[in-house]
Amino acid sequence: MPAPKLLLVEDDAPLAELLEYRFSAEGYAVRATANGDDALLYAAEDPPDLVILDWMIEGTSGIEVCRRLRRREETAHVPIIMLTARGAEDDRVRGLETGADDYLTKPFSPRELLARVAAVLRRVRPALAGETLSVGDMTLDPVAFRVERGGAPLHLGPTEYRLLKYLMEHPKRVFSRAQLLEAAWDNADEISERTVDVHIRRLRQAIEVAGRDDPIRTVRSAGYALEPVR
Amino acid sequence: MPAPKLLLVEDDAPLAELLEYRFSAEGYAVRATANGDDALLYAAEDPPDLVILDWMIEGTSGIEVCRRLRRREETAHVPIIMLTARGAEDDRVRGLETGADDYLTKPFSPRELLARVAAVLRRVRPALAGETLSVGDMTLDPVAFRVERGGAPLHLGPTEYRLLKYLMEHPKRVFSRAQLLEAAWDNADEISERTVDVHIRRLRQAIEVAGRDDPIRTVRSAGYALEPVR
DNA sequence: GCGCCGCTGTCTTGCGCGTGTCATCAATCC
DNA sequence: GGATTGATGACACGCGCAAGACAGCGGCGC
Repeated sequence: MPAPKLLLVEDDAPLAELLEYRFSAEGYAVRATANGDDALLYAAEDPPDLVILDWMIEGTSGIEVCRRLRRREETAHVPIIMLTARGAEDDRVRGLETGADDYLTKPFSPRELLARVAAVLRRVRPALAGETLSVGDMTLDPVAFRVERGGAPLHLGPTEYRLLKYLMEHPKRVFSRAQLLEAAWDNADEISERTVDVHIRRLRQAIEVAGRDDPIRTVRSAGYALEPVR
Repeated sequence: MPAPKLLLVEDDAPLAELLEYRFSAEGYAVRATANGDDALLYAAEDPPDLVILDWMIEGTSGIEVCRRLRRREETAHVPIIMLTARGAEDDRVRGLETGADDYLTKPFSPRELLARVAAVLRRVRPALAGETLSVGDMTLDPVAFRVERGGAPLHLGPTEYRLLKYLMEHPKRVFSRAQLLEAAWDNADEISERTVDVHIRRLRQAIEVAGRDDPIRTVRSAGYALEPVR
């Protein structure tokens, strides 16, 4: 999962520094500027995943930056969170109408901004916000029914998919065949436990990639577990 | 354009009544309740397009309602706007972390709530706000009922149109036949799920263009999804 | 009213892939 | 070495989807 790229546009230096620090610590890739024109430049050359934009900044005004970002094809759908010092409702409504996705009124707590950013990203790019399962070099998107290993898409049958999903939900944990049957089949009681072996084998060869270890660990007389592999 | 369905959960009776009136006047289909358990019931039997949720309500608490909505497959992606008491930052952060999409602090003006609802809907389901949808090389204009692929107009039947519109609102996401029936038919319960297959086929041949891939992906034993194709 | 045509839902057929079981071989344990 | 447990390959069955056909229905023009 790549670090979400943030563009922070804030001309209050101490606040900007604080936010940059906090967001970096949370695993975001932050690019900061105090200037509206620079912001447009940065956004054009490397579109970020989200923009945090102060309403009152040097150079081009916040609302104008917002409008121009929306006008450009590459940045039209980048979510924008506005920071405003004014509590005036008119400004907030106008901000939303201009195309901001969200706003926060100063003063605010960094913690709340963090939560907001996470919420917006979760909505816009689910893959960035943990709606996808990720274990080692593998990712599974339960919404799109997509599985990848090292970026390359894999093809699994329905049963292998359910099996892998369950294993990825509890990595490193060992499950008995009975537990796996219960989890990935809906008529578990009618099915032989040996069948699990077969599907584990099919899963193994479906996720097989040259030069990489088998992430599925066999535990003799106990069951199977999924280990993170990089 | 169908009226967006709102579920309003608010136990302050005068406020609830006011909001119900205002939103109805704006063309929304509003269902209101003061009770968290009823809200879950309503949401289960007929998933709304958006939920307005007071944090402090009778019965199951707001945060719990939010969590349960997120847990259910059918309502996991319904946007939620929560209403909190002034200054309760903890509630706001927890709400956003639980999966609320937005919040408003009491007291607020109905006008601002209207703007927020419109903003969230525009973001989540642009078609409800009359914006043209765009996925890969296809565009759909919900106002003009026009569909194009690579600039060339397509001819779809009514059912194919509704089906495609729903798929384009959530690209890459896999929908079960039941979900598609629910979304594109108005008497979904009287209709065989196999019928979806047939309309998917008709949709496929309607959007077929020589030299371009089929954007509709079949996911065995799960459903269908629309993939962006250029 | 009559006939035409487009849309829709269901059914049938055909095919391919996924699935469960078994027999056999390999590995591990005691 | 014998016994137990897992891995592998083969195979037959059936489920799930695609495609074609068709009848019912409603709108529309004449």
